[in-house]
Amino acid sequence: MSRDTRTLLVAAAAELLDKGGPAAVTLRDVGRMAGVSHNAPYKHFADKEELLAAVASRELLRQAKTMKAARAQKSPREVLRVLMHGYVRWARTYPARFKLTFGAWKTDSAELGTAADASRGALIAIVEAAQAKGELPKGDPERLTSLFLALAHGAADLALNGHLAAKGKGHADPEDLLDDLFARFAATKKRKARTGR
Amino acid sequence: MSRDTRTLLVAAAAELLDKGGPAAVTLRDVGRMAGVSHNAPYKHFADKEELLAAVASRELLRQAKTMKAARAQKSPREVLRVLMHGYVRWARTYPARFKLTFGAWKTDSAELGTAADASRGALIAIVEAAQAKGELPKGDPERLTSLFLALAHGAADLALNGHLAAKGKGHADPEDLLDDLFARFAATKKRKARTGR
DNA sequence: ACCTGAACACCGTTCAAGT
DNA sequence: ACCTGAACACCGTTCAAGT
Repeated sequence: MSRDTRTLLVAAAAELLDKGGPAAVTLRDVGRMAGVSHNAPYKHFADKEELLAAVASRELLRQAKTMKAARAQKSPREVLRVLMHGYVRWARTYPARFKLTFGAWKTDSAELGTAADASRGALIAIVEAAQAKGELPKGDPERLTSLFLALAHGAADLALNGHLAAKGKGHADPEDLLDDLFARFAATKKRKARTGR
Repeated sequence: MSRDTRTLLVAAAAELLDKGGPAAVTLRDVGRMAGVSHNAPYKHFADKEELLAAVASRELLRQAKTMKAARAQKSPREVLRVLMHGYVRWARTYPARFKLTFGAWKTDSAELGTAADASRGALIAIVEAAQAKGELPKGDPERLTSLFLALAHGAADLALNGHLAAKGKGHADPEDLLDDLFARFAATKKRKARTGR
């Protein structure tokens, strides 16, 4: 019962967020949508921010699940590329969730931290696999992962605010920028192969 | 007089933002700090969001000024690198302003858009200069600029939320990631120089 | 352990009125 | 043209009380 109400509250908050942005997420509407009173949330969360943190954690956990589910098949590098594109797609489909998830948190929610670490960990494993196959250059895999992640994140955020393409010519989409970075690594790989011969 | 009040209101909002985050920016405190009543802002801005948009515009205009002031001296590539590091530094020094500036705006403020375009335009000019000197590879300068900007932006944002370095070992700072990208372009340049010989 | 209804302090916004 | 004070609707949070 209690678990159920908690889940309903989180789902309601996410739905309100998608429909009307952060301002639309009021505890009164969340309660109404979950079929409880406007301050029932206080029996499950310390305050509003903790409820929002639960929404963010849900997003990050789903993300981690997607990352882990992506088996490093033939080409780990291609898997990484698809995952990064998926990250951008998620941000563009649910901009409010994206903004919330990476917003400023007063609470140092352990739940939030571990969820983020889980998805980054899965990503690092794929980068390591790509390095092992020679598809990406050697070096600290954690740092290389951060490079891809930071670009995907920044490109998505700037695109969301219209700060990326000047006239919307569409020649600098987040996906394009990601592929540019991947191409840059391919160029280096070729060089190494040539000098090695 | 009116200009003065307007400027005072914007400055007060920025100060409150720095001190206590977005929640601390109430029209009542803004007015109090500017020495006017709590609804005097409505004589200068349509609503609270427009006041916040003015704060964001001020930040972007200052940014544009910095970008333009950076003369492309000996090495435009180095100038670009310093500017990108400065961008990250700005984000880390004034995280609340950074978050606000690139937050979700309902208003399609023309002021905001042109301010952002101005700083990006100055950056593009530097990238073009670097390309002309052979310090960066050829290609759409707007797109190449976006690549650097997106990485700087994403790295700064992730760092602000603690999503970058796992254990704070400091080996994946935004500055490091930016330099990694710059190094990647250097590697390619070398290759071109060698094959060209 | 979970929930409710009333109440409190606070906030954005509006309005009538002043200069 | 700019500002003020009162008022309104709304929100997060608390509390006493119920099961």
